[in-house]
Amino acid sequence: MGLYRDSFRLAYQAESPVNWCEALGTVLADEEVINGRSERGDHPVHRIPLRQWMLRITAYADRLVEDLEKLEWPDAIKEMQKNWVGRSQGAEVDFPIETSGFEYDAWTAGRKNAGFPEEPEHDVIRVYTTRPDTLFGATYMVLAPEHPLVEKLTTDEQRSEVNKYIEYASTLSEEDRIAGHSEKNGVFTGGYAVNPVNGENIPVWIADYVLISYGTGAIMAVPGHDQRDFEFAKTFGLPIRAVVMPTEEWLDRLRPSGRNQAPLSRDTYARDIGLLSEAFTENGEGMQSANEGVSLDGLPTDQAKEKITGWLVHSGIGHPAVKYKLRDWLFSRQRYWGEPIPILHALDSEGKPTGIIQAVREDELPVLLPEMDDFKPTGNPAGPLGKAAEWIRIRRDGQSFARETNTMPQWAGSCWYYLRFCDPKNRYQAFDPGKEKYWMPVDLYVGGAEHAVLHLLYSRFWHKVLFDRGHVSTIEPFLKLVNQGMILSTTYRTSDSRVVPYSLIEFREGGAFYEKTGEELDGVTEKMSKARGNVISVDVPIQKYGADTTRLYEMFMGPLESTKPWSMQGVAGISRFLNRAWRMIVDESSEGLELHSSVVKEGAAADLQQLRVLHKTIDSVTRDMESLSFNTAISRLMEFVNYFTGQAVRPRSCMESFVLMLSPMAPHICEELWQVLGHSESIAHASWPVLDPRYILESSVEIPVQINGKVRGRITIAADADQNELEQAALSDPNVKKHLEGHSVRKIIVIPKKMINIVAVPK
RNA sequence: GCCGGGGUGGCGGAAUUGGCAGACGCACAGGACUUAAAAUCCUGGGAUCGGCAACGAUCGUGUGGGUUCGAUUCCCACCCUCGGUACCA
Repeated sequence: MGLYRDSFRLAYQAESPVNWCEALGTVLADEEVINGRSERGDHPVHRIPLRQWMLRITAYADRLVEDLEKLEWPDAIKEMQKNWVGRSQGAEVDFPIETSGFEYDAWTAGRKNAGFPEEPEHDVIRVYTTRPDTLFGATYMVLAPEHPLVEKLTTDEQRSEVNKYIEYASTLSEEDRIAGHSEKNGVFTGGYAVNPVNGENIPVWIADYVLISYGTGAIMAVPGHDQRDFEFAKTFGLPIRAVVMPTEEWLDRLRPSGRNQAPLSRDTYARDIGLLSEAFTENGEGMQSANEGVSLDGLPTDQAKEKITGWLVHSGIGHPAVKYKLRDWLFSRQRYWGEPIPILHALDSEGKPTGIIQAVREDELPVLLPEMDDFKPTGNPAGPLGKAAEWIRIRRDGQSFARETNTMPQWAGSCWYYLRFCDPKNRYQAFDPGKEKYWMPVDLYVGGAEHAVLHLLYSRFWHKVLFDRGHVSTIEPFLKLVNQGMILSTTYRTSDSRVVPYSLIEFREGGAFYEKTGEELDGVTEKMSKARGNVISVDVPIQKYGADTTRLYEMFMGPLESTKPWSMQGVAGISRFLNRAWRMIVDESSEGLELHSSVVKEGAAADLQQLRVLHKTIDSVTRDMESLSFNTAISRLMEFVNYFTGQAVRPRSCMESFVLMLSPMAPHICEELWQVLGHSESIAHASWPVLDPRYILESSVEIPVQINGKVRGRITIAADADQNELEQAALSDPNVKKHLEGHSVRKIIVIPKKMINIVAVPK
């Protein structure tokens, strides 16, 4: 059986941007789930053929990787997406099955004439390899247990064992397979194939370490240069042949197993390769790899790959190929909730499907779910909608149709919601093209790293399809991505390891206690999770301190991107800060809301030092906000308050600028302060304070003076002092002089406005 | 195993990317106000050593090397930790 017995691109075109399935180049696939598990993974799926809708995301694999370069995303996420797509470059090679009448020379001659066929003949095993340069080291082959040729290769003698193994492999769960990593298992089919580069007969095995879903579902095993094949060969006593000479360092590092063994030399490597504990899988130099037409001996791995691939093409035995880990996307769900897939199946006069399908017309969209009393899963491929008899039937142009009853997965909505957000109330279109053009792309997407591959890859895929069809104006949806860190909470446990819900914990001096029993609790830091009951409701700090304080505190705890432990310690400091800011501006003793007597109304009253503090604050806060460094922005605002609280005269213009800078982070209190400062319009519409660079230029600067890298003094000097002046000032500093006694100055390094370093040696 | 983050005072974290390590805040200590407490305000603080003191010296950003006049920052090796991924041929 093949995973795709029949897949095709829908032949018709439709221009509706809402007709997602069609627009995405949907393919229909016959998937016979033989080895599958249910989504929950707790019971095997029934062996029934399902016709399910797939989205051909693999067609976009390369673009999904290449276009990452254009994005301002965290490297970690880009890397994850690259790995997920998992592009690899190699070659497909055909190994004929050894049958009684098989003749190697005749086969190679035939291939040389005909060339490499698109589909392998029925008696040929096609493999994919990233190391075609190791073909001469292929001493056996392994097929996935589900591979269609297993049946043909299995000899009568081996049949019962092979069947047993297939049965065993099909019951293995994902976890079992991972758990069994190191212990290789498998069965010999009894059949042989022919290594096409040297005509050798090699045994064909089946093993669960070869996956039906990747590559061709079959491999050539090169135990000398692949770790898995090496382990397998050792387990089952299969021959190991050296065809790549390792580097000296590798040979030296990797001693043969057993005590007191000397390292293998280049001379003994080929003979004793089986004594090693690891295969050499890096790049080396070809060896023992030659036939009448081609030799790889002495060639570095890169060149050897190229040369053998050329020869394979020339001989009609193989061709270059690219494979991806990324699979096409199974888009059908057999459940009620979800967008109905807008496809119609044409019916014949007796009400049977003709096999012809059509997209729902644009004016018939959207297709809404029918009202149903019973929408529970049915275990039937049609899903719950299969029971909505009236909804299913539709007549159009004198022809009967049945609606598709599978629905889309949750992903469908999250793949394009940002586009709908551009025009959320449009009743006639998914979105207006003009509005899309105005808003897109999304400038900044703040989201959790848990969406690194699925959501963020799927929506990029949809967006590219929509771009190709002219529905969106950009090739990527999200320009900049920031992953906010999770806030971790401490999970508290009783002495017998029961988890105590956060709400039942009492914090007293010296630790946490179980509210009911007074028992002292042990803490382990974990992420917050509903299941563990250690989710901290944001209502608690909001009730105690208010929304502004809570919000500001979360921003102050640390950088946006990093994970942070939740702690109420420190929230009091933020509360104090907001109170101080309030008292800096508002006269508390008055009945109403009146300006503090120190706040003067004329802007001109600010002195130079105050203006300097103000504009330094504007400078750093502006930059911090732009780089999302909220924690340091808040620090700067605290410094501002610390300074101005000590000022007997607080110019109103300075106070206004401060409130403006604080307002995005503490909107409620700032709105009130803005009113107290005499404004009737909302602060939300006031503009950000403007930096006047004149005030942040210092006329004189204090510069540390180092001797041999250690600070020995500091000088205050005009900011525009030249090299010579700086040197003289440094050398005349008393402490510097003291330390230079008995030394001679060899060199003076001057970094203007930053640092002077005197290199001195003892006389 | 592989890929990607991170490791700085008692704690959360700063450091304009090679130029004064520890901004800001918490907790702590001392003081002021108060009958008292809360609130508020002021002062202190990386460690060690010397000094009544201001101050001075030495050490100090996970560990060990290296580059440099100068390293939290760059390079090499290692340890720990968090996230992702897992037989992908």
